[in-house]
Amino acid sequence: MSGDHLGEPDPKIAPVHLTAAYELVVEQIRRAIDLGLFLPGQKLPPERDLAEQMSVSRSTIREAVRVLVADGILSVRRGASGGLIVNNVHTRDPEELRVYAKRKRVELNDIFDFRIVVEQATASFAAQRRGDDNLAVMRTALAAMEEAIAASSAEDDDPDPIAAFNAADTSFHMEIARASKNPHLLKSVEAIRRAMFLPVGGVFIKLRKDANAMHEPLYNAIADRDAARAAEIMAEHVQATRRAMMEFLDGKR
Amino acid sequence: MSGDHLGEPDPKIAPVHLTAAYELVVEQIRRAIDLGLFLPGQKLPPERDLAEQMSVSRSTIREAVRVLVADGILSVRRGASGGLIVNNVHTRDPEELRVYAKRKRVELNDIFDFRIVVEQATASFAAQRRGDDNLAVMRTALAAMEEAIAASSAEDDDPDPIAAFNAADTSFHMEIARASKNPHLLKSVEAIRRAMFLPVGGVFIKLRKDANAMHEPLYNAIADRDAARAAEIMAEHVQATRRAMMEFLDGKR
DNA sequence: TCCCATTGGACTGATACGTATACCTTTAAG
DNA sequence: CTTAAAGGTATACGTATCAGTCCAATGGGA
Repeated sequence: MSGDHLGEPDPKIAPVHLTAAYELVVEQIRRAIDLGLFLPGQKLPPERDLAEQMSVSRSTIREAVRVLVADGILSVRRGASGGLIVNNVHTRDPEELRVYAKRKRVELNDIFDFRIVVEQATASFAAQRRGDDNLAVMRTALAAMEEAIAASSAEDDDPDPIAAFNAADTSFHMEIARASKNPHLLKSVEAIRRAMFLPVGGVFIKLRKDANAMHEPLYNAIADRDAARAAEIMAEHVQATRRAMMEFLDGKR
Repeated sequence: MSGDHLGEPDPKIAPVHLTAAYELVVEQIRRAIDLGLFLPGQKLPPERDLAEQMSVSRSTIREAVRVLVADGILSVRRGASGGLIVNNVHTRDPEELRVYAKRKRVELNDIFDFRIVVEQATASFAAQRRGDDNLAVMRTALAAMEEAIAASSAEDDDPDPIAAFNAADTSFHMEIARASKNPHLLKSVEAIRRAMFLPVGGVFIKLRKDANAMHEPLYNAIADRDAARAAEIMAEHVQATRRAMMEFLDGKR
């Protein structure tokens, strides 16, 4: 029977994956670009600065740059006022992009299935438990979003309004989570924010203008301590965002 | 002004954290134990096997073992039929545990608030998406729970049936999460189990006998693909567990 | 009783990865 | 045409991890 040591019942323990430093750097840079912190045509900080900011050696940064260049995400120009330049998205193979988008679609659906559940509950708890300090932060975030939208309505092509909007939006939702006084909900919302921007990027501020329309009523419901209404509005809000994102992925941009 | 090179506008890019291999190993093993994949008193596979299973060298495993021993999670015995032994967490007397758990009352409430939300949704999705393989695992877990209850009904005072019940219970709920086909829900359920394992321990298997009564109907609802019923039963089940736990904390036992 | 298989403990040399540092090359701006 | 600001290249060093070998304890079976 050749009976070696068969019999291992089940693999309760899986292989560990050791992530290389340069991979972490690749992820970080890719994420920053996806978030709209660096727009096409713009330059990243010089390699030496990146190295310092990321607490990593320049060699490691350069390995990461190689990967990003190979992926068509960056271009490199040498010489004075050269640097690491963020590529235009169109430079990339359309077919590859479609496949990419489709994969992201699945990820996004998972995220939104999760998000509805979590944020609805979060809104409900927040309405019951919020303090005035929470309201204050939320109001600040609302104002910041308005401002960002106003700034972006100009022909201005700065990255700042986009990043600013995303930051404020995140701050708004996170404050609701904080108001829920539940650390697990807070952690989940945080995870959602992180996961969401990876597949999508901060490209579509315009789509979110209407989504933003629901922020104010949501604020009011929470201020009024109306848990049911808050939950309802939040559910709608998340659904609206989901629709907008899916349309975006379907190429209607 | 002293104007050095101030002006770095914002740190769009954060330091990366390089995780050592042995840390990953520690995390894996700790997780497996938290989830009841290895019960107190049981042995982990020999270092050499662990190394192979985790695609890592034995030296790395040993570094991780040092950490786990220092944390009091493992004991090491040398020689033939020695090995890495999972320590018993709840060797303490019930009263002491109750005091400990009382301190954890707030934390437990947070966990259950979160748990209702998450596991209800999980059950609903599971009913819609489960495969036959999921049912098989769930059935195995059900049987294991019955067996554990039977074993504990004896005058037996071993920790084993208790831990075994918890492990099977965890396996049951985790499999539902797996059937939901949503990685975020799965991660959350796992986090819940890990958070509950410590404060709850195996103190009160008797209380859970009735809770266990709901496992079978829950299984049926999921097998029937009845999402609404599954969600409802799950909500009740979690509530029942919560009540039982709170009563225990209030000393009714 | 005694041998021996099993399992943790300890050591060594090889290698890959990341760091630190210095220096070269390209290029735009003054 | 000099200079400063990038990226490009090269070298040496430290260390984490690996692969392999041998030692030490220990319990069970011949």
